[in-house]
Amino acid sequence: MGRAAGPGDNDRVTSAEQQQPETPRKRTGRRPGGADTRRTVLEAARAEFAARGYEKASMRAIARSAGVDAALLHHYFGTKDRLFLAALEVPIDPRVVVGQVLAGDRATIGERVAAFVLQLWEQPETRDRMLALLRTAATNEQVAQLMRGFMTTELVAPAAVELDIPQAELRFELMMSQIVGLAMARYVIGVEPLASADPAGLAPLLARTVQGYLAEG
Amino acid sequence: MGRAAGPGDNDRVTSAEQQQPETPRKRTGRRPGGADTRRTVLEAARAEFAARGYEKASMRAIARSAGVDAALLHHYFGTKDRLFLAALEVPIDPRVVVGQVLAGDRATIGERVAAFVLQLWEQPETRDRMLALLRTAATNEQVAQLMRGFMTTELVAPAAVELDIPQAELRFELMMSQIVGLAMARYVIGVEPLASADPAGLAPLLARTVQGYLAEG
DNA sequence: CCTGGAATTCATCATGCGATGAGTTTTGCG
DNA sequence: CGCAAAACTCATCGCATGATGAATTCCAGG
Repeated sequence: MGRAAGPGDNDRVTSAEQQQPETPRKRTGRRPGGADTRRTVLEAARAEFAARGYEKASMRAIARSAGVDAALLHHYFGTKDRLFLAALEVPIDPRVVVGQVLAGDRATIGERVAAFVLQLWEQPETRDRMLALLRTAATNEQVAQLMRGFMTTELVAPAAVELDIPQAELRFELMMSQIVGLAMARYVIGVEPLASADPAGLAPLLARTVQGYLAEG
Repeated sequence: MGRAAGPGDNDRVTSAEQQQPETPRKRTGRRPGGADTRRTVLEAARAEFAARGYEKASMRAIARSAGVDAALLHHYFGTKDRLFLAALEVPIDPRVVVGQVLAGDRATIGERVAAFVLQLWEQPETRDRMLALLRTAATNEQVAQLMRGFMTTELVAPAAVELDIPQAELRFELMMSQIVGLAMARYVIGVEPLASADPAGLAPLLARTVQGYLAEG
């Protein structure tokens, strides 16, 4: 099962190769011009982690994709772990969002949640972060635990406060499991026609399922 | 993110260590007594692949767990790929099962599918095979492709024939995505209370969702 | 009983990985 | 201007992995 045509086999070459063979070009030392290398590295890392998961995304590959030596990643981030965490760092506070989306007419809660989630997964940065998490959690207990903790304290707990239904935690988690499964089927496994389906077409079907879990006892 | 306390960190020691330091014990060569070593190896492999996924399950670890030298696995199966496939080989014909479960009263199709699926995942051998596939497909495009093909030709296509609803493929795949997501949340991420929930308690909630996808236009 | 083949292990190779430390070049502060 | 710190690369280490080939031991057919 060697690498043959993996996901993310896009030969990403970001910022390298703007050097003519004219000047002999010293290779080592600080670069002129304050390029935001750190940001470039983080973007390359995010893409690589999303496409291959933590273990298969090598420091060397990330470095190459960022047009940089691998040792530089260690210079900036120390270890691969810390680069991973830095690449996945998410700016928003999920508790707030959960509150906003769940609050409101209970008869249309399915529509609102479905629309919000589908739109989230359409944004490339968010999608990459979530794909990296999902792909990694599948075989890395440490990251699975991270995800479990995040879900429980940042999503389930606030949601259970907002919802006033029996088995709120279980039902909300079943709803989340549908989201996770949709992501797996659509983006990881890529089964058709689901993988290419228009989000707008998915929305009502997903909405009905969410509605079943979060309302209508 | 080194190995710290991964899933499947059970220190499996299957058949090794029944040798006293009494006799000097020659270590090489064929063993006396026709033990079914091949079967032992396959079981160890299945457990390891299920717990860690293809790439993290090392030949050496599988061999150790089977109480055998790693070279023996190559003797029997050639490559790691082929051992993986041999360990996952499934005896039943899914097309038949799909037909049986889907046929019948359309008003209770959700119950039947939910019951069948939940029972499938309760059987350890089936669960191990599916977990190995799922964990591996997350980061291995080759296996993802295998799974995609299997789903399409063995599950979706037969199901679409049986069901006479619009968007049959899409709806059936959404149903499957709920199954996959449930497995991820329950067995891989292990979020509570879902992970420890009684299958009997899950059944009606899952049934309702399935019913929504496969019936009730 | 003898012999060929199957079962099993040992020693070893090449490869890719994360990490480290030393060296070089540029920036920016005083 | 001078110089310390930051940015950046090179060479290299140690480790784990999948794979291979030779060597050893046992079983079964003649």
